[in-house]
Amino acid sequence: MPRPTVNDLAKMAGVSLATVDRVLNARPGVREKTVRRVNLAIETLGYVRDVTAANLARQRSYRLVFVLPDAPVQFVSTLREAIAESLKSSVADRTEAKIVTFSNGNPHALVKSLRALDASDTDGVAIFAPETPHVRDAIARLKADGIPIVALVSDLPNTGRDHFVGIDNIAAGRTAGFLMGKFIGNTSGSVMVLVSSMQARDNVERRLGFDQVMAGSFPQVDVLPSLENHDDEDVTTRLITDMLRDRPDIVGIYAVGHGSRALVNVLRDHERREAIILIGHELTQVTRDALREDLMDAVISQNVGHIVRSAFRVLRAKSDGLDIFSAQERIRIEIVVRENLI
Amino acid sequence: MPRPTVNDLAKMAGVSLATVDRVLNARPGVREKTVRRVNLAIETLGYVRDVTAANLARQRSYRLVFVLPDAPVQFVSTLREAIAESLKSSVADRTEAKIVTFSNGNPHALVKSLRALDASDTDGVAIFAPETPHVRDAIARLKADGIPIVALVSDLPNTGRDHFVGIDNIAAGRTAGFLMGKFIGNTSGSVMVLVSSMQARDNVERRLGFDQVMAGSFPQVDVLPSLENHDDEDVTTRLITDMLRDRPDIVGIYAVGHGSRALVNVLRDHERREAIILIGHELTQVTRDALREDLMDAVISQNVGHIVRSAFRVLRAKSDGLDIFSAQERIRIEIVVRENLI
DNA sequence: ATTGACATGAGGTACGTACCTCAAATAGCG
DNA sequence: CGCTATTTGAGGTACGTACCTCATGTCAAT
Repeated sequence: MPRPTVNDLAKMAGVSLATVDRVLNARPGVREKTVRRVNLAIETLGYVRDVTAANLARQRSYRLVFVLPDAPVQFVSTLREAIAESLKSSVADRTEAKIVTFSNGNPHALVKSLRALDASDTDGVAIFAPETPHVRDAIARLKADGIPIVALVSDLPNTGRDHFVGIDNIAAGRTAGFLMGKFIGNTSGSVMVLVSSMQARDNVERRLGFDQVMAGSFPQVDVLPSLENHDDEDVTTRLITDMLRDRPDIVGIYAVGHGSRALVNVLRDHERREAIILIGHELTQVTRDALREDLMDAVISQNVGHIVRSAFRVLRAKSDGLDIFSAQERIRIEIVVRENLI
Repeated sequence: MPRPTVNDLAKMAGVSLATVDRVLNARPGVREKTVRRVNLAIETLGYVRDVTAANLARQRSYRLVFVLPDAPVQFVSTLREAIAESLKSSVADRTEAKIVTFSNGNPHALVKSLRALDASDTDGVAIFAPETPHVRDAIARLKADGIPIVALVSDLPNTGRDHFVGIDNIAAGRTAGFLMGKFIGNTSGSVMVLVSSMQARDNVERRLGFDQVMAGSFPQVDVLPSLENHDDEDVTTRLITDMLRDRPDIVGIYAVGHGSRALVNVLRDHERREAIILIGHELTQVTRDALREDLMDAVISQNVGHIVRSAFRVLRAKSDGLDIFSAQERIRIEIVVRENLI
């Protein structure tokens, strides 16, 4: 019992192949009654369109665009590599993608990049950007053009984006809080929180989740106000150095942003390194090394490979007007410690 | 510049389509010199075979078999569901799979099931079974028949299996040990270890990893000898109840096996539940609930969806005589706590 | 009953590859 | 040189679907 084909449908519904084709591809010119007959045949035979044959016939290809910041943190380059990697194995999927980079500090550059995109040569856009009014407008224009959009890593909920690919950042912050509390144990003291920017929605959400858990489950620990570093290593170095000097009661540091290099470097040479629990985000060479050295205690991470593959699947589906299996597209919050480092 | 096709190759190499086809499919009757010409064209044009078109033409389908125990633990049924789920979305991949179940206690049943498989109607086999001499022989016969084999979840290293799909269980045990030590903190006491069977290689490896880390990094904690429960809930209940009664110094329990139901049930009603760190394996309804109730502190898990999809990919590749990207097939050791429960 | 709008059928070509047959060209051999 | 064995070319069909054209069928309003 091989898979039923369009010919089986035609036979069963008592119509011609052309009519089946019209129904399957929602082309006009078929009576409602006939449509029902064909749909009945589809259901009873359990017909599923052979997507590969369909794409072959249709000469369909998906032209996707990834819009990424040029932030000097390893996470972004890891994301770039994952896109390149995914692209390699996706020649078979008739998918091509290009990466557009925008300068992190310059919102106009981003908007200009987005304006350059056109429905005639792009089938979908994935964006990793902060949620500013400029971005909102540019995305609204793309949507008006009928281009599917997914937000990547950091959500853009008020822009009309079709989907968000990334972790639940509140839960990620809660997870960081849970581990921080458990690792600190019944010692009391203060925890420092370092964010990259209060503009970045993912950072804000993580901080929120972190505070929820710390206040709820570990009240003996005092969580200090956020220090903003704008992904600048010099700023980070100064902030951390000052804080560690002035506050001997620090027992933990939570690095909310995507970069941890400067932080790790300062801590490596600090006398109290053993006594301070360090938890950060994103698995990169920096955090990997820090875990191995026992300098970091845990890293909360999102698998960039999964993110990129999910973005591809979602954009292809949206571009075909298909639904997605949301359950399958959920990105897990990964906890990485010294021992489960791959 | 669309993808080059076989016709472009023929044109470039100055040969006919038939010759290109002979070279691509390694058919005989082509001079060495001509083969080189075609291969040169392949490289310079960057030709990649359109696998979907090829499969369409070839009418290729993959008939896979999953061999699973009937152990009464939720993990196995989760695995079953994941296979069914994967199968749904894999109609497009021309892949069909059936599940063969063998009775856990009866090695002959397993061997009989394996004997029934034949190269004429199966293109690959995935096996989740303990490593016994019977199993070894049966697998050797399948291999001799030319059927690709992957071991699932628990490795079968001395059977000639083509690949192992699952986590590094030593690292998984080490991860459990790391968390156990960190969560216990500087309290001293004893940790109970519950395994399902010393025959199951994954259990043995996890125990090994656990001991490595406990001895190396947390020497103040005393790790007790393994208690075997053979996946029997009554046995588990008795073992735990007795141990908790006799040893008030227990500060942690590590459940090595795939099932945790009985253990969780005993602990739920125990007076010292707050004081005992409980770490187990595999995310199921039982362990999910236990995490939510703060009864379990962490679960080390392997994503069954990933495992099944990886098994599919590997078997398809092996069946086509292709290589696999081992890096892409690595299954991560997931740490799940209350807060990153999906 | 005629007209026109719409519904359907029949048949074709195409996508990129696999695989087949048969004839023709070429190479290697004595 | 001729002979045979091997290599190559030409052309076909097939896979399952998309999409096109043109002819014919049906139906309701006039």
